[in-house]
Amino acid sequence: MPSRRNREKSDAEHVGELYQRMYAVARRIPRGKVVTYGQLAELAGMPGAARLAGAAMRASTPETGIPWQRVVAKRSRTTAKIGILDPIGAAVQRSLLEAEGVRFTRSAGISLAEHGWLPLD
DNA sequence: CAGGTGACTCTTT
DNA sequence: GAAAGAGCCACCT
Repeated sequence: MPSRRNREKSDAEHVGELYQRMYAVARRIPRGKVVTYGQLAELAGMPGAARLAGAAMRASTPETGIPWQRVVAKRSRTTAKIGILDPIGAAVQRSLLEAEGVRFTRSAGISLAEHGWLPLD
C-alpha cells in the first residue's frame, strides 16, 4: 500500500488540524463582513500566524464551502485590501464581496469600520 | 534536520 | 503614502 507521503493539498478531508480550526472560524463570518488574516489566526487561537491563515484560505477548496473571500489583508488601522497576488483571483474575490454588499473605496480599500466583523455581532 | 516559501503585518525611511 | 526590512509561523522539499 502506498503510504500517504504525497499529501494532496486539494484533499480537503486531510488538511492539517490547524487549518481546520481556521476554517471553523472563517465559516462564522457573516455575509457582507470581513476579517483580516491576522484576526482570523487570532480567533483560531494562533496569534501571530497571519501567514498561516493565508495559506489555509489558499488551501481551501470549493468543496469545503468556506467563505474564503471574507478574509482580507490588513493594510492600515482602518482599511483592508484583497491579499491575493494573482490579478484574476483578486478580481474574483472582489466580485464575490461586492455581491454580498461589501463596498470598496476608490483605491480598492475596504473600510474595517463598515465591514470589519467583530465576533460579538 | 535544514532551508525555502508566502492569499501576513508592523516599523522605519 | 510608497518602499524596504525585519519578524512571524507552519508547511513543503
